[in-house]
Amino acid sequence: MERTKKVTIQDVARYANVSVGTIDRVIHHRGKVSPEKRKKVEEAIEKLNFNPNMLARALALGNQFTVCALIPSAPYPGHYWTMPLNGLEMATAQFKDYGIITSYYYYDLFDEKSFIKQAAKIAELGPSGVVLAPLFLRESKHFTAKLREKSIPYIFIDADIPHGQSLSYIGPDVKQSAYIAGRLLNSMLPEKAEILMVNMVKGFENASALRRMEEGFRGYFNKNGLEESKTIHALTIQSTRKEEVFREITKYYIKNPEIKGVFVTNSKAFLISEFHRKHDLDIRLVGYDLVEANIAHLRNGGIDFVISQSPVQQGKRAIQTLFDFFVWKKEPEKIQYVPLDIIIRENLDFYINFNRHNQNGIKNNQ
Amino acid sequence: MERTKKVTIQDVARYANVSVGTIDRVIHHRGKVSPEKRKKVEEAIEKLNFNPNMLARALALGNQFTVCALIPSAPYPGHYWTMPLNGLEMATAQFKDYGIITSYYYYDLFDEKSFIKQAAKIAELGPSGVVLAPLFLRESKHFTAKLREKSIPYIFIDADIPHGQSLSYIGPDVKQSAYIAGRLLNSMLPEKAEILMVNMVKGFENASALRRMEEGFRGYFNKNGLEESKTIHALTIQSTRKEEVFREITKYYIKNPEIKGVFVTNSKAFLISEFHRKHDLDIRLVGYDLVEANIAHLRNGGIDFVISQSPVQQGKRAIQTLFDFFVWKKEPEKIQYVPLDIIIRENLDFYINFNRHNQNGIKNNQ
DNA sequence: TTTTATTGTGTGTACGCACACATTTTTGTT
DNA sequence: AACAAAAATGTGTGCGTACACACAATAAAA
Repeated sequence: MERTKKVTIQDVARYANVSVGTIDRVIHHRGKVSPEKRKKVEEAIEKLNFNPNMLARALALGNQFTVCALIPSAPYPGHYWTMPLNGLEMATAQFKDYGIITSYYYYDLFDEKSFIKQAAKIAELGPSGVVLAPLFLRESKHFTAKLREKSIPYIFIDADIPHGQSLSYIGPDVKQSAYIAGRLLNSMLPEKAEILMVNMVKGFENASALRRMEEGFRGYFNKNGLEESKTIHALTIQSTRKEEVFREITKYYIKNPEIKGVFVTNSKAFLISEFHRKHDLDIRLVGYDLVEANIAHLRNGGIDFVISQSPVQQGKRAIQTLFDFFVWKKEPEKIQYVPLDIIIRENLDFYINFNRHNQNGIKNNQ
Repeated sequence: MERTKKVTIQDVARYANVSVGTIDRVIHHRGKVSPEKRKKVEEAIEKLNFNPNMLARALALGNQFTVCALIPSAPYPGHYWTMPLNGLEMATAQFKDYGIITSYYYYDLFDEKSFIKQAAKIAELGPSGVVLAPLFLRESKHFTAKLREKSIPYIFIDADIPHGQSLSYIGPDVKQSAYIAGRLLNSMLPEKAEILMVNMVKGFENASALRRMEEGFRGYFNKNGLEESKTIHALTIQSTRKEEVFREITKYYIKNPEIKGVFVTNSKAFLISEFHRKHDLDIRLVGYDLVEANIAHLRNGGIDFVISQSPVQQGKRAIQTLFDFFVWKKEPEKIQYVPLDIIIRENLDFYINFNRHNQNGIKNNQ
């Protein structure tokens, strides 16, 4: 096939009757160029349809961008946070040759101290950019203030801090996701039913996110005139440990035996599913996140729907966004909502496989 | 931040006390290298954790890969085939600097001749690789035979030809997608109901895909013991023109007034939805593909579920696969099923936005 | 008029790698 | 021992761009 020869700076220079230096000056708006020559160069660029070769540019520049990712550690293999991490790794591998290097700093989901400690490390290091899951509100605000001081751009993933002055937020629209949960749960219930929204927390302050979730969830029933037929309960359990959850949920079910559908606001729906199985309860269940435990319960029918917030994409997109910002100086969208995938037993495998496959790329890079 | 200095071939050479030429020979298994030196070099590579810089490699090699995409033309802006095209363009932009160039050849969805004509052009050109939507079975087989003759690798997207000897198939698992359609439709219907599967064709031979679809769709009801309560009808309409579809569907509904749910096997569910609206029929509807017309009917509630087969991803992945194959000589998976996204009114926007956003990258490249 | 800024333009080197070619070392033959 | 052939290793150039530097032409100041 006849190869469309690449148009280089040289070609443009020849065509415009100037040196490559002048081309360079025009492209980068640096130095002084006489109006006539500038005009000629611009015309030549247009005419020859010149596109700078990004490879050569990156090679010549040779600059390195260090990004630090501050995310929760994944205590076990199938854990939720393995997925954003995976996305971060994939994208880093992809851009490695452009000089992107990512270092990972993990904090304990239930220990603010660990967050503070790791954040301090990052602040001291002074990377080019930061990817941050701001699950501790106060500590995150403190950290980002320091980053702003040092003019280090940062991106939020998974959770947002409104007016957090981040370069971008990449994550779910939590309110809408709960709205969807409402719709999915409702679609499986009879005309009249009681519904429970279960919230398991263990210290950390996701209060605002939780509020928006409840808003979204109830919103569905309100907007669709279901306030009368469906009663929405809400239960907060101050733990994610199985025993305690079981104890609390038992208590609640005994008091409210008419519950026919449950919405779990985090990735621990499998716990509730286990409980239902154990006690042979026929209760519809909707939860979040395609973690291993949930996958199992989707398979066995204990969980009906899982809403997945594209965790891998979140990681990928975060690095991509920083890359575009650093290398191409592209100002990103302030809010980048990710797709809210609706997962059922039947389409489960495609989501699992498609992401797994992607990982191959990483091998090339270590 | 202390920058982890890049390890180059030079570093390795110095460390191993040989010249860069020898390093090169070891890496590429070319030329003669004495066993001792090879050993030393390998150790040095290991020790220093050397990774060749792909940018520099691509720059030095300077080779071009031309890929031809043979896909249906999109007759209007919101048409299905704008989306795979979009994915192809995005990925091509991404890899442009590595020497990937894609040319597009469009054929008329309802005109085998146009396919043959375009295929001939491609065959004559002799590109490095081909991305192909093999919607005409016979013609595609003929075309791929010619490609094999010329040792040109090709990838199927959107539709597969079993034993088609393609480098890879990237697209939906159609049987499973219909199974999912069954589940979704059933979830909205009362205990007893009649269901219609509508197939609109206009000449081209997707017979095998259609068979697998019906298998999958009926499969859901069989596997879940619903053969008794749900009656599955099937209707084939030899057109996608509104008037004819309306005429046929009217006829069918009059004969079968108990239909409560419809599954449309292509992206034309909006036609049926229009019909339902027009005649004020309360019939649940499930279809394929997030095309503009379907989006509108999802919004107004005429369509309940749309199953989307990640059309943009398909295009992206096709180029990515060829890229990996050409540049990194990575043998791809023979079958790459894409996620089957379940779209409802409530999560619609996230899918639309997320893809739209991606397009920014392209601007950089033309 | 000469000197000194100022502005405009061209040249050369580096980036990390691949590859052709030059050079050295080893082996085999008589 | 001499020499050719073969094997092993080293050197140099180019890929397309960025950028520091050198230099020329003009304008301003002495």
